[in-house]
Amino acid sequence: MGTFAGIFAGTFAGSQLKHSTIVDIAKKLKLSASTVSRALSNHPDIKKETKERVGKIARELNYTPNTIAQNLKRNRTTTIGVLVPEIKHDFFSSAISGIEEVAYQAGYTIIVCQSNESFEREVVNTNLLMHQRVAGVIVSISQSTKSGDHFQDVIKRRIPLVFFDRACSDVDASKVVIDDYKSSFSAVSYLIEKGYKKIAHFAGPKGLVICYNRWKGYVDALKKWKLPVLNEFVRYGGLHEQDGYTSMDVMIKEGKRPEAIFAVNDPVAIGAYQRIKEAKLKIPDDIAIMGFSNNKITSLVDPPMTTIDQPSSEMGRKAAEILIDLIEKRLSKPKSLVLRAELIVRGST
Amino acid sequence: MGTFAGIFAGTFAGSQLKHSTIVDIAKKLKLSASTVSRALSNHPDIKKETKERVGKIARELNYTPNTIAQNLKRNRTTTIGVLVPEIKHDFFSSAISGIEEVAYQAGYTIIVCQSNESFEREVVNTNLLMHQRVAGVIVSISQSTKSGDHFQDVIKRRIPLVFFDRACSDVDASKVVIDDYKSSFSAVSYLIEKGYKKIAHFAGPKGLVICYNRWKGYVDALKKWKLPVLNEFVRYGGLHEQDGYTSMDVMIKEGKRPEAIFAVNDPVAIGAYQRIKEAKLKIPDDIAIMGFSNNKITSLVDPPMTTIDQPSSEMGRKAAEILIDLIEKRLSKPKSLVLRAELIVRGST
DNA sequence: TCCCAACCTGCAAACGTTTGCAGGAACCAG
DNA sequence: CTGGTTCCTGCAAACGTTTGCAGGTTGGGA
Repeated sequence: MGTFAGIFAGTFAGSQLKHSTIVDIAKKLKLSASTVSRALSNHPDIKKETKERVGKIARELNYTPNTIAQNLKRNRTTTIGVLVPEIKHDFFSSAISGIEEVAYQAGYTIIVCQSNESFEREVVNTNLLMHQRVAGVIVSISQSTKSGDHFQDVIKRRIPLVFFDRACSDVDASKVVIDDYKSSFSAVSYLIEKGYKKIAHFAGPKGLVICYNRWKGYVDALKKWKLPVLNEFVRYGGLHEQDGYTSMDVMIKEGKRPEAIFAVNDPVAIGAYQRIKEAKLKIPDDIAIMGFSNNKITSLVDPPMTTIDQPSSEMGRKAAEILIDLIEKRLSKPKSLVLRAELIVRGST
Repeated sequence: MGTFAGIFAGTFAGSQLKHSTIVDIAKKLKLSASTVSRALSNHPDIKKETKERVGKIARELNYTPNTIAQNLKRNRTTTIGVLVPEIKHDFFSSAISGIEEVAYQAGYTIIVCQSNESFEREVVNTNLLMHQRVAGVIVSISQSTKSGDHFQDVIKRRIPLVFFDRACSDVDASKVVIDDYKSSFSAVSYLIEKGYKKIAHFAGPKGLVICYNRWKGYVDALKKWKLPVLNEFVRYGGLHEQDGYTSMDVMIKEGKRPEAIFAVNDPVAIGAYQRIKEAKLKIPDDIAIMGFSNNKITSLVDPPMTTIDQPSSEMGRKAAEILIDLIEKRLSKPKSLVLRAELIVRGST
């Protein structure tokens, strides 16, 4: 006291107010730090009266435990890393929401990163999460991800890892996915049964497994019903609205009009919708269209769009549940879960 | 060596692989931890050859710096806490995306929490973020938030705080908002100039400042043009689709049909859209409708909806920029930013 | 009186870094 | 041989906790 430190205690310290610590409480009560620590964590060794005194001062000083120090000591964190291609996409934001929900209940917080569909950013972010010593990681990979080495690093360090929706095929980790092949196959079968014969597919990037599977389901369904698979009716592109718009544009300009379109996902289908409307064509009379994901928007366009329900929020919840299980039971055996994706028939087909 | 510890080193430790540390590297090279630390951070005191040797071993051992220990030592983190009502809502997920973008560039990671519009969860999450010693916090408050005490705690600790969109009126902190009153006033004025006289308003929860301001803008615009403000034409509700649907439902059942509706936000407007279509009424001929936010969906419904563009992603980016500025310059003076919200006229009015 | 629980509390080390300071080695000039 | 550089490295403390262990006090029974 009476020193400069004393004078300035409780005011600025480089313009930053010092958080109060266990030691501050201890000094004030002439106790040791260990006793205070035990008192705060309600340890049976500490008598009630002491606990009450400690609690009172803790409140007065606005004490909050320093999670960083706790984590360092315990050598673990209660933080889950979440890495997705783009946060703002309906599917991912719903999934994140589901993850947060489960994590919150279990006492975890989530760090969210996005790769923006860039492989490099995915690698950087993965490393960032490892630096941060997250307790586990939930990932949906980017379109451009070819190698899974950065995920192998995660596994090597025995940090639990769960993929959802877009998994990395050369990494042996837990997954929460839907059966893209089967969903696509039965969706296209439905179109065929409805009488459509000339069915086009707006496919996603060839490298992405889920896109490959959806494409394969489309092809196999056509084959099963002995319909020809025409190159001119399969267009590869990205996963955004713009891609659907462009694909449709090309088809219209080339004058090859299919009777129905099966799009790799909803945004692509929506993009096609717009171009179709601009061309003053009627959905589904002139051209039927079907998406994939059941994004919110599909039920609101006119006519409402037939699509496949990909339970985004449930996928997030399940991924989080599996991850937390892996973390807390210290299991290392990967666990896979395939969720049902149901066809939702609406007015566009 | 030769001890159990020696035998097991490099394998499991309670089924969890030990991360290698600076000390491990130091031992291997018969250097001290400090030298290794300096070598890794490219300190000029260390000669090149040593740096190279350290770098090599670091790579071999898969060394990654323990951010937790660094944070503890430096007494700060590079983590930003983000607290929003609901992650999956278009507006918020775009904003989060913008925040992540800026944070990533500046070397920060973000922890995302949602309050689910619950005051209690907002308080719990705010405390959680403080425990985690985040470097700063970006918040959009819940519908049910009445008191700002939990934010005062944040400020007391001199943790920089930035509100976006929904700010807490009794807390003196930085804000990134739009001028809800002015936007609403001019939007309703536009409706009036277009000739609509009987204009209804589907308002949000009275407690939320932004909703109050939008309501006030509506009322004042009517007054300015000497139109009556009718109770039967103002309906209070929540901010979701369901609320818009219900409000519209009531109006239709009561047989009071306005010529135009100004909704507090897009989801509410979309809900009304659905009910209007069910009633086989034509938009905008039978009833015009206008939303607020320029959610993606508004341009895709039929007819495309007139709305007010609330630049979600930019609001996120600006909030993050301001926050990082506050953190790095150690400023304590709040900074407010009002962004332009432009009326986007489409087919629904 | 002595002994032994029962009950509290404190000491000190540890978690993995960073960093001020001291100091050793090598070299050169005087 | 002395003294002074320059260059590199190590020691030890510190960040805020947690926790095994030791030790102190109190009170009761014999």
